[in-house]
Amino acid sequence: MLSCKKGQQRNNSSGAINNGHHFGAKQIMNDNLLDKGYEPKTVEARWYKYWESENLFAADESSDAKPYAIVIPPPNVTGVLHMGHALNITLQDILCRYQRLLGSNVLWVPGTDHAGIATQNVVERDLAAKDLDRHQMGRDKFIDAVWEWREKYGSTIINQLKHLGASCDWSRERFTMDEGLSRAVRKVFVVLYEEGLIYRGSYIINWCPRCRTALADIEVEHADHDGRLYHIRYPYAAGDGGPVVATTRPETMLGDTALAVNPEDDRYLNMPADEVVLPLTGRTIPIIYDDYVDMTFGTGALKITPAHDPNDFIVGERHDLPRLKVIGDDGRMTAEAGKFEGLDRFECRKLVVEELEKQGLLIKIENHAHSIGHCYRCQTIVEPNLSPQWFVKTKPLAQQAIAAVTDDRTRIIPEKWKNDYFMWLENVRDWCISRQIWWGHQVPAWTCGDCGHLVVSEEDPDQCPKCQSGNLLRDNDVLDTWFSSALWPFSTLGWPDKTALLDKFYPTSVLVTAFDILFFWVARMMMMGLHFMKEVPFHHVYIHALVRDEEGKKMSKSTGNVIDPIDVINNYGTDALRFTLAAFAAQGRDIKLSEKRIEGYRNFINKIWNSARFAFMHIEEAEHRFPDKGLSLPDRWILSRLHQTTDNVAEALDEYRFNEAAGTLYQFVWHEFCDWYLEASKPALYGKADEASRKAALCTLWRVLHDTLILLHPFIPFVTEEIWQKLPGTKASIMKARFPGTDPELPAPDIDTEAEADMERVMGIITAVRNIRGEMNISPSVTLSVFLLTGDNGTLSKIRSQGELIKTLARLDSMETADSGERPKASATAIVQDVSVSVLLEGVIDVSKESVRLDKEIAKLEKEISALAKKLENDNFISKAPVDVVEKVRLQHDENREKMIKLEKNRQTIRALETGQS
RNA sequence: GGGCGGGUAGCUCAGUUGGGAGAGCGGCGGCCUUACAAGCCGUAGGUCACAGGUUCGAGCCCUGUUCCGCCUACCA
Repeated sequence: MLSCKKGQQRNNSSGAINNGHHFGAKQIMNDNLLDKGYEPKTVEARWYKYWESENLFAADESSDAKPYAIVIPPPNVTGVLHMGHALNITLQDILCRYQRLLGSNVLWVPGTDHAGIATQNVVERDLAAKDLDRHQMGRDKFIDAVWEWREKYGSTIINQLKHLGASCDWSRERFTMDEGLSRAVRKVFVVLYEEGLIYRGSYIINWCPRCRTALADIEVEHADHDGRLYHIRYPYAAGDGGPVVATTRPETMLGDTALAVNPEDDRYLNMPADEVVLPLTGRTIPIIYDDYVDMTFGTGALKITPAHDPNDFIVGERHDLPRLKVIGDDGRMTAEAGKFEGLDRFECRKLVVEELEKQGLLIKIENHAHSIGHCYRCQTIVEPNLSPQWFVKTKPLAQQAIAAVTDDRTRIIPEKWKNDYFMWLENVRDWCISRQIWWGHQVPAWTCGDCGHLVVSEEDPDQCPKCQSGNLLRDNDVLDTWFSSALWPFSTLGWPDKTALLDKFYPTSVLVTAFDILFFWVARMMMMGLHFMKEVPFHHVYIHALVRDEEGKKMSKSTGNVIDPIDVINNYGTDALRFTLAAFAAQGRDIKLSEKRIEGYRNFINKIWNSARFAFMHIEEAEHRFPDKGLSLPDRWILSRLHQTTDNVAEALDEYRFNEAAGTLYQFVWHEFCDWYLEASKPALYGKADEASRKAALCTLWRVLHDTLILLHPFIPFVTEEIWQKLPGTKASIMKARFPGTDPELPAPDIDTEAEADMERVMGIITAVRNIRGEMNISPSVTLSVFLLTGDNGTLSKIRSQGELIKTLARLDSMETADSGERPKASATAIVQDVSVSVLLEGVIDVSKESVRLDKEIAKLEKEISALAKKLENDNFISKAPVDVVEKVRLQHDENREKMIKLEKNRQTIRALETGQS
């Protein structure tokens, strides 16, 4: 029968599983043998479709089950899946699938954000290829074009999430430009405006001359730069000389409206004038005194450009200085720059420097390393610029957000991120939310063309409430994309309407994201959630790692070091990728991904596959659900280990220790279940013992495989579903299974410490024999004879009862046991706990080799004993250490001593043989 | 400038209240042993960056040094 199955299997190895498989349909085992190697491709697409068609991802608004909700960090609609997404999605999917197994009513809301600047850039590039330009088209036509683009390409990343196996409730997919979400944005804007938390004003903001829009402070990326420090003399209006200022941006001097020194600075106490002539312009500007000026930097004299430097702006306000804008929104010099008008700002810098040099006003140029801000979207150097913009007054909102984390209404995991969160919110400045682009939520503000009145309204107004004029002009700006993202946890659930969804699932359970958007997004969701819902948006925030390349660099297209998750999926399968990411997701550390590791976990998936293949050769029906009668030692052992593993996995997942959960499963499946249990159960399964033993082994095998598949499912959904569907006695999808221990029909197996200890001894004996075999270079094909000696009668009967098992796994032809007497002289011996294991050497063992082996062993043991003895001789240790620790050390010491006595006796015997031989 | 994280086997990394240093990969030796060569069996390899301190006991706690990485900041 066995050989027949085997043969059939070999013949079928080209795709039996791919043929004639019907969704959800159980198949007779004999025509349902698995391929020898796991082929992820065909399996994955099939099961994802099945889950969707069975509606298994959908949350139930009317269910009484414990709600569990996650909102996805919405990827950019222009986005393409990268490893960061893959990790983020995998972790969320693990949590969601785990919660479903626990019986929770899971809602995982997917969606994308409209990514204002990025999307506009992409579409403009597209149009440029067709010789089109948004300014020619006009705003409405352009917006239509963006929507068209979105229809066509916007689902790319969503489809990629599906490849990852993401079990999102797709029926609730949202987009930040949806009608509903747009309504939420508008309401929030209006309410905040009415509360005085949104205002409009002309301030220095970060301006990207390429995107031609304002950027928020955190949208500016700073990078170190080897710059120059130019020392320029500003001559007195009358007479010779004049103070020298130092600047890194000489072109801005054209917009200077003062020269400042510190009032305490002796060097500038008695200046002959209170004005200087601004070079190249001929304008006269005042000398002002302000203690903002750092006397120790440069020359102690500072040029003041209120329109192009945030600090100068403040100084200018204090001294009531004019603001002269010399650099325009396009990055070119304005008419205020006189003859430099129209020049690019960097071109202008060169000419300014040349000119100053000609006039002898350039005193010196120093090298000066400083950092420069770049646009986070296009890397263009940001220009601080004076500009009318909309701002959110952040401080009052931030206070609530701080309080919620301080008193643990929201828990941030790992805790270390709390500091960053607090520090940012405590020092937060007002948030510039207007953007000078077209794609996004247009600011709901109108100015009356007749009376100048500003109208901010949820509904489009048709006349000015003040003067009843119909001549209303809408603000052209749109809002920062993050403004709408900040509402995501409640806007996606239906707010501002009162929906059942909102009622049931807000606050959400956990937010899973990377630290790089802690400020952009998490902090802002906290602020908005608390302000508008009066409750935190999520109970937990789990911050995961950033994925880097093997050298620890951030993966980026420009560095060319990206590992594309889609490539990985194609080469190794989704499950392998997911398990790798989970195994790497240790808290508080970045992930350095290497292909080697992925390969290793691909092998793990294959291992699981093959263990199932083995199981299916034996399991024929599903009658073996209650393994409680006639269990062998390995049966009891593996069931006990299964229980422990289940507990460990659940504990780890409850605390977001994904790598620990994954590691526990890897260890259990491969090194306990496959390496030991499957091998140990073979004699019984192949009918070498009685029928009762075979049944018990089948029960156990079924149960362990069944539970293990469920435990693994959140990590590797595809292969587990594939095997599950073929496992007799299972119903429907594995997604509907119950987490081990929570099914009243399948109570958790006992934790059996006795079985674990006994099995450990047996495994130790087997390993000892294998070790001797290896060290002596005895071929595995040679069967051996072993003599086991123990003074303990309990132990003796236990190892006797496991005789067949030991003989099989250690490849013995005979095993003798005794409770007293001498071991055979010509043998190699190892000590395992209280058992002396002697491998008879007649004809197979090299005596001198055994002598060397024993020497090594004894030396090792001696070290251990002396370390332990040292502790025990220390009175302080005995008196101060806890009793259980002292007891443990004493026990260990005694055990090692006994082992040592035995080993030394063995050495004597071998030495005698050695000399006898020679 | 400030803050944070890290330095553990050849490589990549675990190590949860302080109590006998671990895994994967790679290396070495041996195996096609009736699920799996994407496999099986065995095995070598570490002054836990350095120097002090606390403690009966430190990879873990404290101080200092050093190297690397990240975040943050208005020193022109």
